[in-house]
Amino acid sequence: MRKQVFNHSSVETHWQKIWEEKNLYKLSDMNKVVNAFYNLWMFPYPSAEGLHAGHAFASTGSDVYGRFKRMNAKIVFQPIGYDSFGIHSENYALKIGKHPREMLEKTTKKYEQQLRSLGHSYDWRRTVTTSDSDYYRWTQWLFIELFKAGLAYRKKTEVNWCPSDKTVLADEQVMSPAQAGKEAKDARGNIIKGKKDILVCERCGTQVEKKLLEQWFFRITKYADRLLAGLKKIDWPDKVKLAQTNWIGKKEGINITYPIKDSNQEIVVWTSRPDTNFGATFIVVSPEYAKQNLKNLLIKDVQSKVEKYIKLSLSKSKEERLNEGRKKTGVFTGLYALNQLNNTQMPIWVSDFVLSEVGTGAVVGVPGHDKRDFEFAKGFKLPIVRVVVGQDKDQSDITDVNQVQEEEGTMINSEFLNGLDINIAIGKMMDFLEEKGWGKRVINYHLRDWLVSRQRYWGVPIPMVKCKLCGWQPVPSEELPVQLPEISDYKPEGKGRGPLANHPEFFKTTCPNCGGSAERETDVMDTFVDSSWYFLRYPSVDSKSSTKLPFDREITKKWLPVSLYFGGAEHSVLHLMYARFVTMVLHDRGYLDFDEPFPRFFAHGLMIKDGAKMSKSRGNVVNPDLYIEKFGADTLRLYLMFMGPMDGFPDFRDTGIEGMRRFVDRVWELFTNFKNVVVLDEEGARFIMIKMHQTIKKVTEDIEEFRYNTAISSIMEYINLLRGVASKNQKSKIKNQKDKSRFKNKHFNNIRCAEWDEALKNLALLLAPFAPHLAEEVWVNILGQEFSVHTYPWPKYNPEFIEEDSVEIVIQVNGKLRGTISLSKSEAQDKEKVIESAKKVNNLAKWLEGKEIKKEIFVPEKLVNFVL
RNA sequence: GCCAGGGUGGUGAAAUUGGUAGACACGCAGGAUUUAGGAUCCUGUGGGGAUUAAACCUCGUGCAGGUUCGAGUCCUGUCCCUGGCACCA
Repeated sequence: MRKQVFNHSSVETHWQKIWEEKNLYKLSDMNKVVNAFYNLWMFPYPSAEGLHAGHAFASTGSDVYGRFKRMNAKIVFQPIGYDSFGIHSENYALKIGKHPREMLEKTTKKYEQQLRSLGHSYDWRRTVTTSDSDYYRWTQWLFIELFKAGLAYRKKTEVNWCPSDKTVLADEQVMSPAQAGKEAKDARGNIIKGKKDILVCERCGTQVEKKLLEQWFFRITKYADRLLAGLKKIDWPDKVKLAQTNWIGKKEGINITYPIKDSNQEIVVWTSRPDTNFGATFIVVSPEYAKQNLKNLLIKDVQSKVEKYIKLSLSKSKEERLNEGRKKTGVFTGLYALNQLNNTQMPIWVSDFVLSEVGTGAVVGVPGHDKRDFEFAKGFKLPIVRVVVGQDKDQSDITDVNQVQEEEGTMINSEFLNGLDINIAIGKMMDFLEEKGWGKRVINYHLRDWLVSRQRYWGVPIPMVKCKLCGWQPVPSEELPVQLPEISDYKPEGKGRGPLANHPEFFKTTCPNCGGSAERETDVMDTFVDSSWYFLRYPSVDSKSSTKLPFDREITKKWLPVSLYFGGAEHSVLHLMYARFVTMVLHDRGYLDFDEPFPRFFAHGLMIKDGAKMSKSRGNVVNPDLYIEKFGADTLRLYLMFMGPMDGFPDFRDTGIEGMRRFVDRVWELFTNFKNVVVLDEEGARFIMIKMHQTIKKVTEDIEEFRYNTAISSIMEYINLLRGVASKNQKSKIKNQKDKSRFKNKHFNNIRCAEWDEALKNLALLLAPFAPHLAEEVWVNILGQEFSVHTYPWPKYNPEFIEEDSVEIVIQVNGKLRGTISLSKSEAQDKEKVIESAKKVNNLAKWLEGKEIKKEIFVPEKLVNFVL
């Protein structure tokens, strides 16, 4: 028979054109919908290099699911857009000396072409580009909504500053170099080596600095508890939920107040372990706390020493303090606090290891229970006391404390808390302290408010006006958008103000309140504000009624929240938390009926190449275009989905994709060469049907759980079987041992074609989500079915066929495999029968010989185990 | 340090409730075809042992124990890796 070659490029471009012409993936009316399914992939930012294979891996994962749902009677809305504002786009524009807007046209065009060539089923009619003014006017609207709700405010504080990007950053955008996937750089761009605990800019890997600036913040901390509680009701991967929980960092504790000896003042510390307070031997306050609260109490002898220490500490950034190693510095203030619990006087020290932003900025030193306090106590020869609280007795919090105990510490017993579980002890202690009026329960969070100002050009102008008389005023909604002007000097200068500050024609304006002269805010918004609400916009982009609001309320009711959100886990505490926050705010403002935007989120993994994350600097970026051209989009899609689990970290290899292309050719050959020639007898037909229904079941269940790799492998098994039947070369095509043994006794002689047709038809349907072009070509042009395979109902399996006629029983002796027998289903249920047959197996006699069978373990339809 | 998740062939990986470990592929080896190479097809492929051949035996899921008729799967300890948080009191 002649070898058939699948001409991928002509087949794929042909069907892409037809799909487009027939609007296969475009929804005509967003209002008339039943069974709506909003299938969303996190939109990319358009980079000049285009999509790499990692994008293709992720987006294909989403597309497969969308196609599967479409075939399962859902009206699928699958949009795509561009997160086009932001430092990432702007930095590249600066590098090549082109205006970001000019660059944007090229990059989005390239992205669209690439996504289309992958055969994705996007609704290209409804797209979103965050840098378009008809999108960002609504981002400005959102800002004003937050302002009106009291959730957008200005604050002067120490903020993260990236010296390379010349802007401030939110806490969430500052991370370890490993997290950013970059090598740490200093302000001049030189690689930093050998230093630990460096925090860098998420975008460029430059070590961040601290600056004291007044900036715009969103009050996300107000939603800390809501953000935590909401996690309980959404279907997300545990690791993502956990990352958010950790980031929010809710901790219950208590503020304990100690009187300061010989004064009428008090000192307040926050602790989560008041049960150890019997063992408190000193107090340490942060330099900031000391400066604010203790200065006036200092006696002359120590005053200059303490002030010198405070001054020195405050001149250092937080990072510098931390980087100086674990050796703790400090100074005694000469003051004492009274611990009313054990009537001791605790010396008050100042040390820079205490962070001013945590708790009250003052810590009670319990060196018997805390490693840092222990180090401090050892360093300055302060007493070490360990409290025995119930079950805490043996489990030391500090490894070397027990040893120290004998040498220099005292062990005391707290009768008050004796024998209690640690959590109960903590609760009891808090009750006690509150009753006495010595303390008050306070919950602390790690989460900080979201800093949204950016001193850059390429972003949404913050729609606020500052009037000397009226203060900050929002721009009236009818004046939105505040257009981002086209300027040529858009390079950031690093003076703490954005490039727009050099353009009086932009910022000079009048006050919306009093009409007097006023100035606009010249900073722009963090890109994460743009992406915090884009999913609300997609379904409504072409709605006429969305002129007063960014989204049509009726359409939103039908389509939101998002049915399945597909994206990377690297956004766990960035985009995913911001989007939840914004959705909650809009819900509370009465614009939305739901307060969780993504009830179901799947976190895909990250594709790597040669063991490392793909990046331009490493030079290991895989361009999907070359593979599409050489092997075809379907081959690439199948390969990407087959490489491993969707949430894994597959390593792209050329040889792997070649193997997948061979598979595609074999599929093509099966359809073209064996469409009509195969004939089956009744027994052979049933044999094929069993495998077919088993495959349908497996593929259906696997896709639903994103186990695409095993779905594809079961399709491969199915095809191997069909090819074996087709070529009558039984032994060679079927490698699966189970199929092989069953195959042996079957005959494929008499004419009987209906089942064969059904087998091929269902094969095309099962392939459709993974290889949409191949499936369509085969469906229409070979099997002669009606266009389109992608709107044809997904095959259902018949449970009658899933159960095989005969089953293989495993025979074990003392738990070890000694043989197998094949029995009919009914026989396999009967213990006596199975044991009888099992004993007849040749090999078994030598194992049972001369030994007494103590026990016979029988699992119906599975195994029999002889225990000797 | 704390909290998660994970260690299975040369490689990517499979393995409902404990019940034939390594499906499906890649790679590799041998063979067929070919002037040759490539492509294709066939055979083999966890380690070790044994046999003329087939059947066969034995070890094997990071390591050490345990529970069980039976453990990749459950329990205890331990080592390593990945991710999140981190002088957070």
